[in-house]
Amino acid sequence: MPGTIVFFDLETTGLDTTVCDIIQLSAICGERVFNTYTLPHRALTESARNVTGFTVNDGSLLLHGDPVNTIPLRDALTSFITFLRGFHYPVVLAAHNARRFDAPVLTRVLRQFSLLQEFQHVVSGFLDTFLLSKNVFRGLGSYSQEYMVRHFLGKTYNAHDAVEDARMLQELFNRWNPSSWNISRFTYRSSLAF
DNA sequence: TGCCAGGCCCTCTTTAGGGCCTT
Repeated sequence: MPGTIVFFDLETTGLDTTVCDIIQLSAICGERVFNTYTLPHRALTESARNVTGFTVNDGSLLLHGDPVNTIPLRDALTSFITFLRGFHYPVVLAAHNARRFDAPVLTRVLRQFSLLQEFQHVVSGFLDTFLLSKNVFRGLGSYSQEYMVRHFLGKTYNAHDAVEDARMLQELFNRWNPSSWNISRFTYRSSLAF
């Protein structure tokens, strides 16, 4: 099958996709892992602090109280594009709730840095595993990623670490082994405005 | 004081409301 599915996840300062800042950007494809942290300009919402464990103190990013190395957001984005270029074209980026959350946020910041076109030369679309799972597995109690990792894989994990979220999503997806028709049904072109 | 958004999906629907999922 031509093309590549890369699983990714963002940790951000909040849930408002029009203003939130990216704190952690991670992706995985097979054994190849990408992970970066950036210092947000906007304060984290209280719930984002509680959920992610990130705080900002004196100009430093802390994760559960421990300092984390950060790089400028532009560098994180260009490194991400370089990482994605290493796969067979076209790349589809998969995330849980990608259509409503991860894709609009990533697209917005790429546009801010005038990197969206370059990104679109590598990434053809976003696959939303939330919408896919809701339609393929009817009648589940929940479609949160944590619930489905317990349900399908029988394990718990370090949710809200972007690397672990992306890793578990890849494992879930491999377990589901969805048809190409279902994959294409829930893949949205990256050139569409979010 | 209140507790941030929002498109999709479901249904006791379409003259609409409410819950989900993401941080």
